[in-house]
Amino acid sequence: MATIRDVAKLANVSTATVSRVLNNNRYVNSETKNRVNEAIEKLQYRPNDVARSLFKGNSKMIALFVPDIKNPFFPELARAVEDVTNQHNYTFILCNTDDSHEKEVTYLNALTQKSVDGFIIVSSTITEEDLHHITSPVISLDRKFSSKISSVTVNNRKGAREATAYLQSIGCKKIAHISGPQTASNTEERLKGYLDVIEHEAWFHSNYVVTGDYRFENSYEIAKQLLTNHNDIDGIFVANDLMAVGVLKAAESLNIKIPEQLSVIGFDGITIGLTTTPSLTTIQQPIYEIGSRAAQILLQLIDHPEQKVIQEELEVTLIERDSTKRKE
Amino acid sequence: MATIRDVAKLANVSTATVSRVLNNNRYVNSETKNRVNEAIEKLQYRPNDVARSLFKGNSKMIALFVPDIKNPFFPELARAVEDVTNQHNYTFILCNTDDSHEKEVTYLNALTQKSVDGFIIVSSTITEEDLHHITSPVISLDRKFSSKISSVTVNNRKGAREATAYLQSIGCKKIAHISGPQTASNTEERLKGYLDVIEHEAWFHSNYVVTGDYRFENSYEIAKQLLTNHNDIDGIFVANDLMAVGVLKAAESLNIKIPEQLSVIGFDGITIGLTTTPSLTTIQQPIYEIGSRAAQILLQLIDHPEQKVIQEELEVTLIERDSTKRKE
DNA sequence: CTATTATATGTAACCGGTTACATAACCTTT
DNA sequence: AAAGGTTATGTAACCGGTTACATATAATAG
Repeated sequence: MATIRDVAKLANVSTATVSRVLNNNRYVNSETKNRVNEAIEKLQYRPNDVARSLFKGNSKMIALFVPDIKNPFFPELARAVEDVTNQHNYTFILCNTDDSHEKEVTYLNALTQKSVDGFIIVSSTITEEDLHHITSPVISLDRKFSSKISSVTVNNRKGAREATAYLQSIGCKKIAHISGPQTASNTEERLKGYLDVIEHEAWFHSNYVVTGDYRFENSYEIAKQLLTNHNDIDGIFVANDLMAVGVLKAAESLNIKIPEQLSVIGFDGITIGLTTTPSLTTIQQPIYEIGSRAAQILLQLIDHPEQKVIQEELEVTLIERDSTKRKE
Repeated sequence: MATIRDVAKLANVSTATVSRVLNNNRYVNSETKNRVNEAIEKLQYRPNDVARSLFKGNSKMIALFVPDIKNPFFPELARAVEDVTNQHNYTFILCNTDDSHEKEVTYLNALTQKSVDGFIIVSSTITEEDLHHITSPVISLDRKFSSKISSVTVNNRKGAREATAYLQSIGCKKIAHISGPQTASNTEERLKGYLDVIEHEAWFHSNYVVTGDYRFENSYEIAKQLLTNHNDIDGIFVANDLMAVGVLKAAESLNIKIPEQLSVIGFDGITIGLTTTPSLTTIQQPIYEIGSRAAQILLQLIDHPEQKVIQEELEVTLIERDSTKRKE
């Protein structure tokens, strides 16, 4: 690989001048510039980003932490982040944390050693403490770690209230909730939203809430049990779409007709909800927008670290499909 | 951030000695070692990987190119690659190429400037030529670029033959094929496999083959047309699961009963096939294994660049589910 | 008892860029 | 004509590690 010194020698200038041509920042005579560019062309020279990083102290890389890219919610998020960061000539690093605090901390340290310029984090376990020694900006998604960390969130509680109220509005009498894992950041908010609506009902009992793990397989089993134990349930608000699909399949296996006997509503608005039979009613998050806003804000923070904390909250939307039935 | 010089000063040794302690490679007196470690601890010192990279000429990073992470086939692949690379203390970079040659080349160059140590590439458009100036090892998935590039593939043609023959074996008389986009690497092989079985049938006509784009939405439209134009079709081999799901939905909308009137088989074996109603019969690829083998081989090539090309072919498996019906 | 080898550590060059500082020629301005 | 500004370029320090080479002592071999 040709270095800047090779170029300098060939063009008969100093490395400083080559650097100036490359970065197009200081005075360079246009004739000299041509000579340098020719040399660059001839040698097929490409500057070494590592050397540049070392001097500059940055790397033009940003990282995204997600629990697990196999949950279809996250690829879309990742895509948004990648698209925005690419537009700004940043390289994108994806990290699956499996919701493990240890993995998160390991990644945080390893990437800091690589001078990564910023972090976008979907996590439930990271605390302000963990970020204390991290000098590059951090933005959290789905949850606010602290008032000092910027974030992009949706109003999970409001969405959950809307979902539950919708089930009531179409005539459901006994509405159950399958929640996310305790470890997940938004589980609590969605549960609260559900309880806001249902808590004061005479029939309500904590048996109507069961804890899932945001995955399909587990939800299938849980829902089967739930529906077997309580055959009066006629509506379920499920904390995410993936689990809601599990519920659809569970009902199918128990010969419970959806939406005639049971209405199901999910949360997220991922594509899979369109592919099931019946298709899935859900609370849709603006996933791509969440990711791209987060990336934009992060890049802003990288350029202006002095800037104050930005916390944005985006809106969710109810999407009616075939897994819920409106009362005539 | 503390540097190696700060540590050296505090421990009263030279930076060379600190470096030796860090890398645990040359002779260091155990007492000195303790002193250095104490200094490291006290200063919360973390070596700067960028500086190390610059000297060593490597970065401990590997990149994976996929067409689009939103296709659920790729998250699992990505996961496998990340898991393996993490075990070996490499950082994982994910790149969505959108099957665009320009994006691929841009990524290839940008990452080479960052001294990325190796590439795992799922691509149809990259040629030996494009890789000519790339000095770090490359491994291709799903397709062999050339006999000089290592690869991990499955036997697409054999799998497609199996799928088509299976439809015949359960009694389908008129079997159509929805292929992938011309731009995709495996489209051709899967089409060939289909033709191997069907080509000599008296009824066969090129109308029975239509081209999709590996995505759900488009396939839904295509399938509706296909099924409307040819109401004699009783079996479809679809080139991937995502499109096969589109076919299921299209049939549903046309009131065609699956599997009674129409049998559908996909290719890939992604989870979504379990969530549809009916669940999807498919040719399953060992996705995680493909990814982890590719990563392992790549790491091997990084450590031993002199090693000869490795080309592995893995097996696919027919998974019978509810979208195909065995004749009584 | 000398020669050789293993252990231990420091000095300084090196990786490949960037930029502060120095220098010089030329152009304006008063 | 002197002073100040603009344009143009080079020298060398710097970013923070690694390691070849030099040096010195202790241990072992012949």
